[in-house]
Amino acid sequence: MTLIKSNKPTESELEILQVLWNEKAATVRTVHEELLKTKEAGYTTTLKLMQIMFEKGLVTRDDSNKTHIYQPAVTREKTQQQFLNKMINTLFAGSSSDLVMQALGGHDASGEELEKIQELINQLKKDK
Amino acid sequence: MTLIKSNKPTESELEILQVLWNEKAATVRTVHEELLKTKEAGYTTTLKLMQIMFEKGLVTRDDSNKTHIYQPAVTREKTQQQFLNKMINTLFAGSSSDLVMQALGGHDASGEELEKIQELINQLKKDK
DNA sequence: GGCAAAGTACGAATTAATTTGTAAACAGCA
DNA sequence: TGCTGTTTACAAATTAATTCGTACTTTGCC
Repeated sequence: MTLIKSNKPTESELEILQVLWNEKAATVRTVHEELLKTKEAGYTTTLKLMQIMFEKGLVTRDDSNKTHIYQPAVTREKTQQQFLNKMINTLFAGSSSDLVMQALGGHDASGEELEKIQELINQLKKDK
Repeated sequence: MTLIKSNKPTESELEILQVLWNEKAATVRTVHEELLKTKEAGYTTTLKLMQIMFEKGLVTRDDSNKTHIYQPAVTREKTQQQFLNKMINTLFAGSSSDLVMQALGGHDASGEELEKIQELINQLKKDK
């Protein structure tokens, strides 16, 4: 059995992954432009971050051309799950349904979305 | 309008808050013993952390006796909401129901809990 | 009073994350 | 060719979080 270093992305790395997940693949320039919409940042800062992410194995890159093309190496779902679990443990005393209740109670979620969640729950109940 | 510094607790501060929320009030010693069950840490480390949290306003303390008694100054619910929102934004592209789906799909949650969630959804739908 | 045990205060070392400056490589083009 | 972007690489500064050593204080007890 191989032990895989989980390599949890940091806050800023998450922002970058977010962009990569949306674009599927992108250059540093593209990612950087995207980040600028939300926050201040120097170009080399973004570059450096993406280089570190490459070393950590969070992204892959095609460097056959001068301008490297980056792609996410971890899925959105796996990452979401990873953070959710962490959060459930450190903030919801291990109860995932407490988290769900709090998230639902918090606000928004359209009727349509509620419908979808309800379906999912029915599904889950069937499986018991 | 007053601008309130949100003072997001750090990872280790969350661990301490967790203990304080459970105990309502506790000494550094108590918190520390509790933390030891999960992780390595020196006593003065815990002390220092709690002092910092006091400065940040995350906890209050009664120092009328030699041994100070600490209490949480932020509620569990507010803090949960704060982190949930953050997470929804940085990891679920703003969709709280995506988070809920992912959390429910992830695993556990007893039939009873699902029942409770379902009730909450019905409630929410009524309010629309 | 004097000692031991348990606390707090505080400075500082360490480690992790983020940011930035600068140099070198390269492509396009006048 | 030689100039100008644009890009990568890399070292280093900065900032934030965590950890720890040590000194001082207080209380209880002999």
